[in-house]
Amino acid sequence: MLVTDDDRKTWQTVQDEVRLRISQRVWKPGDLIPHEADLATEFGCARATVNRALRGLADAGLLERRRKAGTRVALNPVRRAEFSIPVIREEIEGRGQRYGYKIFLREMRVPPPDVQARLQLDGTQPILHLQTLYTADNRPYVFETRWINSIAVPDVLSAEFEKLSPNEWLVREVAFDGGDFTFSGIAATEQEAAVLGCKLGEGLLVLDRTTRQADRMITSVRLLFHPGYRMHTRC
Amino acid sequence: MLVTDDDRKTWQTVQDEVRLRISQRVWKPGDLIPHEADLATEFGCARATVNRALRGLADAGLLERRRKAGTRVALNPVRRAEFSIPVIREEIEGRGQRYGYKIFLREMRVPPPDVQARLQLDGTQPILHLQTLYTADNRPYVFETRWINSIAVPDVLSAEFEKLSPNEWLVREVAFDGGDFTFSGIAATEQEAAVLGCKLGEGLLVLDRTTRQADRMITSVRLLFHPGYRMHTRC
DNA sequence: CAGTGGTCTAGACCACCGG
DNA sequence: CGGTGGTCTAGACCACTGC
Repeated sequence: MLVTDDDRKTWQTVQDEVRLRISQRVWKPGDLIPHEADLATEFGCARATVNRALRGLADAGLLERRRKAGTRVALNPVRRAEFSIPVIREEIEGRGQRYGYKIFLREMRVPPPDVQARLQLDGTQPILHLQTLYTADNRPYVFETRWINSIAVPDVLSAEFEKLSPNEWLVREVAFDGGDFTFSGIAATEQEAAVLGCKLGEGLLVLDRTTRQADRMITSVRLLFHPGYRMHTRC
Repeated sequence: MLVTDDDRKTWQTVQDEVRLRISQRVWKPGDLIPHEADLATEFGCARATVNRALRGLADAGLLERRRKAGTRVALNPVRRAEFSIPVIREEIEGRGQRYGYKIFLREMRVPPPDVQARLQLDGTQPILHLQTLYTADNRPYVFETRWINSIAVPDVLSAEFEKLSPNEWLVREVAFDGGDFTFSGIAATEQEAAVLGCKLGEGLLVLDRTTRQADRMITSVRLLFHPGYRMHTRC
């Protein structure tokens, strides 16, 4: 027996063992593995326990399960990386740096076509437009260009954004339930370089984000990170 | 009653209802919500069903659960976005484009310090170094600079990479179980511009990835995407 | 210590879908 | 049709941890 002396039958134990068999290629990609009932017998636990273990692995993309067809080891283990999208203030303070921000622009304006499309607006309605620089230890951290659908969120028009950045105000006041994210890279224009305090043409990471709440498009924002910014994750 | 006429007690039903109450701020961020037992009574189902529903919401970051303390609506709903990391060939063919690749460089070399660190090598060992351009409809798609820990994966030295790109060879032959990802933005150097067929100084999205298998560092790769490439995800 | 979530069980029924 | 996973249940015990 390669099993440890701990014979308790927890779903974690089962999951670890199955994961091991996959990574050691005891069960190879594409292979059909035993039914839940068989595994339950083998591991000496209830089928529900096996189900819990296998469901987790299927969610993680390691297994593919279909009724009647059974459970197979995924051919292309879909590698997933998960980003957490923190509030900018927390991201900066979490690094032990001093957080600050400065609003450069606040106006009502009809947004450009791409933003209109993302916010599902019809092109004649002016909405709130903000440009904000967030700083870490007084150095430019990220430059935010934000459009807020002030038709869906009229309260935002009376927000001062003096103590609370637009970012935090929205997190606090509006319950998001979804969004789109797009990463890209650009070279800094003269204007962007000036704001971020970098050289013309430096490579910058860009994140475009649109958030919605129950089919109402709330805000569309472009974050321009300072040069050298690296967004990291693991899986 | 706002409840639909469908009174079946499935965990999905419960989860949807709870999600609704959160998004409608019936239960506000920071609020303590009823125990599982109470909710089970309210929804007319078993506690296990409620548990399944709430566990899902906790995993998603919407709830915070602690024994004895109970379940609270998360103050800062941690927004997560999930990336799937497809095989490049599948990503290209999935768009209906013709996939191709060309290996520019294949050599054994002692990697630079940053790669050594990521692969946990000691600085004297030459390993496999590859530079590959992947094309979509014959146009440059992504330029890959890859270091493979050929000490951990000696088989790679006999791989031809004629039919199978380094990317796919590794996916097929080595069982990954984790990795690090870092996104950044750079401006194309003259050399990079030449390979990717773009202008000097254009902004590019860069993905650095290091994958491991059970504490063995397998490969470290830098992907330089063509200008205009956008990596998209939603949550 | 006692309340709360975490988990296991044995059995049951059902939905889906491959052969 | 029948095998497989998906889910529910009622009850039980346990592990944490706030009070």
